Amino acid sequence: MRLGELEKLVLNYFWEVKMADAKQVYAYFKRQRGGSLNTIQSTLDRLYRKGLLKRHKAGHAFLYQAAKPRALFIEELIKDVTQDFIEGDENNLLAAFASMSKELDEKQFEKLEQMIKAYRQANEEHSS
Amino acid sequence: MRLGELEKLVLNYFWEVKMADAKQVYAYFKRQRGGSLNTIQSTLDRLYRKGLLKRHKAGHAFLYQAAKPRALFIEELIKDVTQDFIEGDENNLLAAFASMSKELDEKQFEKLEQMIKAYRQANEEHSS
DNA sequence: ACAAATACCGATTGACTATCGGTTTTTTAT
DNA sequence: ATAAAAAACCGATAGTCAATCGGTATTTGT
Repeated sequence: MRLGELEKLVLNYFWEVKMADAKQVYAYFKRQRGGSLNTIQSTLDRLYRKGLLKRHKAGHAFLYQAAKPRALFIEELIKDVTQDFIEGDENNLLAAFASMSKELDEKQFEKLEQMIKAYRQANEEHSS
Repeated sequence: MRLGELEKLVLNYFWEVKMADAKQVYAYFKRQRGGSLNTIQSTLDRLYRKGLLKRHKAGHAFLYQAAKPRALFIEELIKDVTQDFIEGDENNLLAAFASMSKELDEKQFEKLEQMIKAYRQANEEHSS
């Protein structure tokens, strides 16, 4: 799934501003990049059709909002872009992680270990 | 950086087959998807210009090879696709981890912890 | 120097984002 | 209920980029 520049900006906007109609989005982007209301509208519609925004009629206008939390979106994005290069075993994912870890510092390692702990507990399968 | 279907296939090919010229690549893809030698050549050239393949003249033809190991490439891919949605630095990696952790099992968690341990030791700064 | 192999150039097609004018539909106020 | 206003919807255009391949220019080995 390809995302254009404006689409990315608008998505980020909706993780800040939980809910807005086209006019509000337009008001926000008008100063920082110009463009017309129609451009915003068609971008909102495109994001809606891609399943990245939800919407419902409220009064005259559609009210849009992010369809999924940012973290989930990023997760799917990573999976999407990655899947063509990872066959079967997830060890490659681990390898990818390993090569990222060059930039981690001690504090981040600790955070990571805590995450591992948290995931373990969440998925714990008790046999007792 | 956008990658087309054929480009992805060819990249994967070069992580299997360390080195090949256009003709060899063409021979490989001819059965599995048809197309002409020229198509392969221009794809190789595009990947070369994108910095994803290296090449050098050997006899009459260019010999191509992957410019970076797969894990590094995947890492950069993730960073690239992710950066427009992540402000600040550290959250980046944590988000990447979060995206993976759902598919990891206990065995892989252990592997991951070992990796962390290994990196810690490798980068240990002794003050004594 | 010549012939074959290969690289290089250019054109075309197809997808898709950004952009916006114009028309239709919906809503609200009178 | 009707008119005016607001918004959605439609369609067209431009720009980018991958895929494709024919044709031409180079390069190389004999």
